[in-house]
Amino acid sequence: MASKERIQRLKDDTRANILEASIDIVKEEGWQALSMRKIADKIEYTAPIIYEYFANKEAILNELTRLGYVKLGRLMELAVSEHSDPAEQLEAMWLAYWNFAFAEKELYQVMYGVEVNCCAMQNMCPDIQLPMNMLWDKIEEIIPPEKRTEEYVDTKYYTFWSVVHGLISINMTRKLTSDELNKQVLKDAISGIINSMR
Amino acid sequence: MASKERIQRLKDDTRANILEASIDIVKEEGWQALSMRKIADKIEYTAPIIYEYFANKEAILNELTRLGYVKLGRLMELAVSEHSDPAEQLEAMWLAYWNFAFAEKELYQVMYGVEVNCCAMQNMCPDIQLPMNMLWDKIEEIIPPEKRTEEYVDTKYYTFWSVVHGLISINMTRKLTSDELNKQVLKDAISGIINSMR
DNA sequence: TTAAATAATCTAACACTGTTAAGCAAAGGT
DNA sequence: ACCTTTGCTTAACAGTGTTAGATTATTTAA
Repeated sequence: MASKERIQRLKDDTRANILEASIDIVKEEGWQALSMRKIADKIEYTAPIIYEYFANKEAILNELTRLGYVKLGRLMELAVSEHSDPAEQLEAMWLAYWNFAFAEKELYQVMYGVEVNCCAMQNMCPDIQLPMNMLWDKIEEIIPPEKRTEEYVDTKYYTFWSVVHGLISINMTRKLTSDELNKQVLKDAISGIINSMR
Repeated sequence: MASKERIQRLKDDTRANILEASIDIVKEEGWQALSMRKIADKIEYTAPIIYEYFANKEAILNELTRLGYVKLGRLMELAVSEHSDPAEQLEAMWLAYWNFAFAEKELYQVMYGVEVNCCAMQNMCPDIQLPMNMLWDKIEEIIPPEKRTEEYVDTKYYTFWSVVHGLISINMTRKLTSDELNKQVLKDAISGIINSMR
């Protein structure tokens, strides 16, 4: 009767193997290369048995995001435990978040819907650079001459862009907050950075 | 001989129709529903003729992002023209950026690789909420009691999250800046927000 | 030990996807 | 009238997620 448990253990193994094979494929070839048949190949089965463990492909992605959050949670708990001052703890938590994003790049991508393939033209097209240059130039203009180094302008430019784009993409992937709160965060951040510049 | 021009005009029309049909489909059914055959249906042709106008599907997306940047650039120029003070101009530009992102949601998504379908489970799973709650609670702890309203904590929480996530996703989609600059922006922003809290 | 029942796995197929090659039919030029 | 070019379609290939049916293996019962 203990064979029941052994079989269950084997099933758990296969389930874990499916998830492991998935991130392996993604790490090797990217998210758009992840297919059920490729997963099946890697775990030495055929595609349909995956459906005995996951309802569909999306369920695999959902489980991977869940595991990502578990991992992130552990890292943040670790970060907290290494400090005693709350402000230092908070900073350590955000640094842990940052480090997690790049250490587990693929997990972060599926957790927050960050596409990588997008916009491969990058720098060749001037149309793309124009709006960003406009912002950069205006920031440079505002910064008083004595502080106006390229690095300083860069820092402010990326801070601006990050907070605005971050707020936008958080709102697009999961809308959990109110419009008023959004506008307030936005305006606060913008005027805060502008004030910090001069 | 003027028929050459008429034919060219028709071709330009079809090219524009392909792009228009594409965003129409995306607006109706989302990015993952956009297929060559659906575009062809909408412009009342069959799929292969699309390849007479665009090398492949990605080329369509690239052209749409280019058009997005053109539109964004125009809106930002308009925003600038409505103010004279540089700081007000900059704020208006970011607000234009913000408004563009939601007015042309689909364009913004393809421009910056923001997936929407991601992580549909949202709030049901506690594993997902844990790390975010940890951050929220720690922020609440740092804020002095007299300021500690839920709305205030929310604002600070979203500001933090936005700048960190924004910086991360900008780095993932296009890595154009140095690691040192990133770390500096990150640390500056974190300590800046922490200082602003108390 | 053999027979029946159940579980595990695969093959085949469907309806899609992006993309290409071949063919047809109409228009243009000579 | 013929030939060439253009516009467009049909058919196909290789791939995708997913499901149903058949097949094999394993466990259970007699």
